[in-house]
Amino acid sequence: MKTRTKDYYVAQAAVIKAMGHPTRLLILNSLKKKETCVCELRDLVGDDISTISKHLLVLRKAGLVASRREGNWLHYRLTCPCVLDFTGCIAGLKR
Amino acid sequence: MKTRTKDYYVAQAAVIKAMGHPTRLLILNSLKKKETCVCELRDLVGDDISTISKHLLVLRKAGLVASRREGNWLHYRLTCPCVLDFTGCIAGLKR
DNA sequence: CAAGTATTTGGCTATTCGGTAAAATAGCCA
DNA sequence: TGGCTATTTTACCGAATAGCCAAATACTTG
Repeated sequence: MKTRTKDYYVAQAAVIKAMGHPTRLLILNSLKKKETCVCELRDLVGDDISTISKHLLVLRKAGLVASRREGNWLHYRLTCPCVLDFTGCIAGLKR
Repeated sequence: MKTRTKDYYVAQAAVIKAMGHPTRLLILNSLKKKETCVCELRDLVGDDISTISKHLLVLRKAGLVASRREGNWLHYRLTCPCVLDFTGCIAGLKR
């Protein structure tokens, strides 16, 4: 594989990989509806808060979410809602 | 997370996860253009053929590709070309 | 500054993943 | 059948990932 091509797919795969986890998909779908703080996400997901925080780090590194501080709370939001558009296509796959 | 909801996201994440690897993205994009045999994919990717075969297994399990035998050759094809439609959105992410 | 709340980070363990080489399988043809 | 080609499967190893707990950090309020 050419270096140029490889770099392109490596970058793209990094984002897709970040989306490829049930908890992170739930988080993304939740953020699609509205900006949400970490503690709300913990209640929604049910995992330890440090686990949630680590998932958010993965999503942040991928550029999928961003945060805004308001006092003690960090409000996360989806940077690019279109990333969830193709889930309909995936749902249609027979497996 | 509710069991029902969880199962849904687990299934969806499985497909996305299968897409989240540079080599597999290259394969999918190649198959988008035309049906291709494993040896052609090996030449394209440059990895060991058993590695390619494993990647194809991952894609098959996810339901993203299917194969058709013609003599010694197995021709792989994309089952649902729309799965690559959202890459444009991802490419637009600032990271 | 001290205490309290929200979130992140570090450290640990168990599990999964990616890659390679060697062996196994599947189909072709003499 | 036996040899040949294409592909998959198995076994193995090192690296990456997910989850939890405990400690650290960021900010607010008294």
